[in-house]
Amino acid sequence: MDDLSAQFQHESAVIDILWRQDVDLGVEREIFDGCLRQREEETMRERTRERDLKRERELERIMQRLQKLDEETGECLPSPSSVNSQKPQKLPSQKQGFGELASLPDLQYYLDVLESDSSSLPLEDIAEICQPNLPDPHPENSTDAFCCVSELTQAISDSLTCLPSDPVEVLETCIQTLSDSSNSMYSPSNAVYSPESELILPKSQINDSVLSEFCSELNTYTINADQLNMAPAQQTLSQFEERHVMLGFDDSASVGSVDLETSLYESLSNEQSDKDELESIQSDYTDLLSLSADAMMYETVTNAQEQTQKTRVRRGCRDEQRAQALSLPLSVHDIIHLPVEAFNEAISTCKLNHAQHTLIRDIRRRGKNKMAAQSCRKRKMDSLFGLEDEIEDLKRKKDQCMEEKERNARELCETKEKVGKLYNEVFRLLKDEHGNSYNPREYKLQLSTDGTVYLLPRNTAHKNKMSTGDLNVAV
DNA sequence: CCCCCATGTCATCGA
DNA sequence: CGTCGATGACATGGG
Repeated sequence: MDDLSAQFQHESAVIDILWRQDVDLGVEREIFDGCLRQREEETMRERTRERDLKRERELERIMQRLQKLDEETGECLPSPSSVNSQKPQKLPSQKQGFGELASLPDLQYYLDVLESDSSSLPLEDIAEICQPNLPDPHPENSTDAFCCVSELTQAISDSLTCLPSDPVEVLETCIQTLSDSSNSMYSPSNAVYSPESELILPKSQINDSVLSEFCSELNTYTINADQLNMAPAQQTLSQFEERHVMLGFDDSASVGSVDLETSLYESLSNEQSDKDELESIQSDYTDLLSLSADAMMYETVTNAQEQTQKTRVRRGCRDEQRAQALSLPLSVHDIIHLPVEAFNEAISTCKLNHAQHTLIRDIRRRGKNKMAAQSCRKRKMDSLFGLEDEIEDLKRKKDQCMEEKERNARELCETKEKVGKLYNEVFRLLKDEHGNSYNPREYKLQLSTDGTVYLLPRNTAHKNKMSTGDLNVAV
């Protein structure tokens, strides 16, 4: 039995080697190996398992690194998962991992929460979200923080007393107030990021009740906005984002994960002392982004295709995210592909604010231009291929011409040779009146246009042709 | 680290 | 004069 098994394995290995070397076995390989499919499936399952395990390990490693980062900076990162830290530890799913990373800049979490429920999230809910999810990572600073919050709140309230008509302005005012106050009150060393980065608020203050206070103020304002029949929180925050208000990240950070990546890089780039760590985290983060983009795709396409697809998805989803952030009434596909009339009608019927209008126009322009660029490049490539084909055709024609030229030259030589022989033959047959042959150095034969052949003396060939009339031979 | 390639984006031009 | 498509130039990201 063992012998049979060993023999079977040996034969399978041989067939496998032949098959890999593309040796024609005459029939399909499955004939030889009935277990092939099963083995492939097992291999695939094994790979999938390994990949999943690897991803889980990576996620875990990233979490550890992030935690380590915290310890190094002496900061604790609030994140959705940190709230649930009491729960039994389990491996983070892809979305969880991404969510944790997205929470790196603190406010991103709240913006994400806002974005995740883009239908209509009143500011009361924002305040609710902010407050219970804000553990105090620095209890020892709580007193100071509280004092500062009071001052900030007072400043915001002062700002709000002269209520601007534009809700976005209110938010900008709030943020400006916060940032001004924080800049003056705290040393840069307390800030989450260095002064080169754009985060203005000290991290601890953002983490703590400042946001709650801030949200309360926003809540107050929302009531005013509602009274004014203006768009409530969700639209307001969208405008707020669109107006590039400095919440400590650039606008892109608040819009999408891709740009958040940039924000993360920028914010971490000051950690020159741990460059390798940073690069590692960057790559981990990139992996996470791609994982969250489309996990199914990962399983089905080849590595090369996968990479191309990942790049495409990451690039292509920017406008999707922007559109989502501003709650555009049309899908990006519709924005790009609707006919002009339908598009114009759509954007006129849907009452869009300035930011939405600008974005929807930009998305359409970019989308159209993207397609135009693609077709332009395709035309260029087609033209290039056409020119290459033309070059090949011309080369072939040139070769044909060269061959013809050589053939003609050969034929010319042969013809000349024949003519020479014939000439000599004719010349040899010619005799004078005494029966002597003509000296070829003194005479020559010349063919006239009418086919008559003349025997002419060489020195006075043309001049004496007719006058001498020595001979007139018809050949 | 540099180069190459594919793709997206912007600026500009002409229809 | 505004819009749109074409295209060159540049940026970005991955191999």
